Amino acid sequence: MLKLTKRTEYGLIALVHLADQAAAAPEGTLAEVVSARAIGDQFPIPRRLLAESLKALQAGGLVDSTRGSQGGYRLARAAESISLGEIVTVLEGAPSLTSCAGLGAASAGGGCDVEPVCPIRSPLARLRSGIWALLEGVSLQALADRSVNPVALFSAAS
Amino acid sequence: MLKLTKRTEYGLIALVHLADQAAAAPEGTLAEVVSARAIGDQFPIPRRLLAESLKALQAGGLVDSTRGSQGGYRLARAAESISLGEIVTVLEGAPSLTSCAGLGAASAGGGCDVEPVCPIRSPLARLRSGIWALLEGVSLQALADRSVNPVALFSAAS
DNA sequence: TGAATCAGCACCAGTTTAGTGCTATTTCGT
DNA sequence: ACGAAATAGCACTAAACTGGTGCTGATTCA
Ligand code: SF4
Ligand code: SF4
Repeated sequence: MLKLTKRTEYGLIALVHLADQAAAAPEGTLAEVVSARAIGDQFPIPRRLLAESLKALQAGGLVDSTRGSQGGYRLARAAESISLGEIVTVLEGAPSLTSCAGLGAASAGGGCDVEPVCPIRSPLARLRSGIWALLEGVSLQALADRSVNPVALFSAAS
Repeated sequence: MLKLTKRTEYGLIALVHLADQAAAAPEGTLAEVVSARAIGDQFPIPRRLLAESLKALQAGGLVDSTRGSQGGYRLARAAESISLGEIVTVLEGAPSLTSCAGLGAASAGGGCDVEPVCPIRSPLARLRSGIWALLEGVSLQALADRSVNPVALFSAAS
């Protein structure tokens, strides 16, 4: 299934929101932290699950969290320096495309038995790196920037 | 989960094998049909499941099947004209990336409630079309061609 | 103190995946 | 005609994953 999980989508929504906040902050100052509740109020999504995404995001080091009353989340780094690839990796693991991790570490445990003779492994690895490049090429900044929303690429009119 | 299903992988393996057969056939002649059993004997995969993939492939019109003794499968079209995108679509449905189909048909049933206000829908649709372009750009021919296996792109030298 | 908020864990129901079973139908070879 | 080989079609199971929820702690501000 070439599909993102809801957890990832919710995480992305949250990150975009946080990026907005960061953009709104005066230059040189840190953005206000935003609580999971606050974000959840903006979108019709189960806020609890959104909170789970935020937790994962913080575990992955993409956002900083402040606990306690008036606490919340804030981007850990500049939106430009956070790639979609990194986000997806944190939220649902690196896109593997196949069961065989492929790179580096040789015959680890989890693989499939076809590996030694698999005719599609190598080409698929290449493809995966292509997808990976795509993901790496999109920054959170680009995601959040609403002015640049050129649906042009597939302009399915109407 | 950005991962292909086993069914798809098995189908790909089978297709590559069939493409090999087609390539081996004398110019202008049709390749011999290959039975699911024959393919399964070449790779350590559950042959039964492989057969399921083949069935799906035939249902999708990518391979022609001949029944009865000495029956088997054969590519329905030239390997160059079968794109990976088409294969994936047949084997596990078009890669949607998100739950919202996105293109064309407006508020259909299955979507999610965030759609009207979703900040990531549009950019993700763009991304998906990028991935789609990647898949469309790889032909079965390219998959099967073992001489062109430039792992160069990610050459993780080990 | 107490409310707000993040953190951690554990749980559940529904769907998907991987894989198998069985039967019918078609075709070839004898 | 017969039987073996092969695809077609359907139905089924067990495990994994997904979406979503509950609850209990820990932390911080008012
Ligand atoms: S070795 Fe081949 S079949 Fe096994 S996971 Fe990798 S690509 Fe798929
Ligand atoms: S509308 Fe937004 S949240 Fe809903 S499926 Fe599409 S991208 Fe995901």
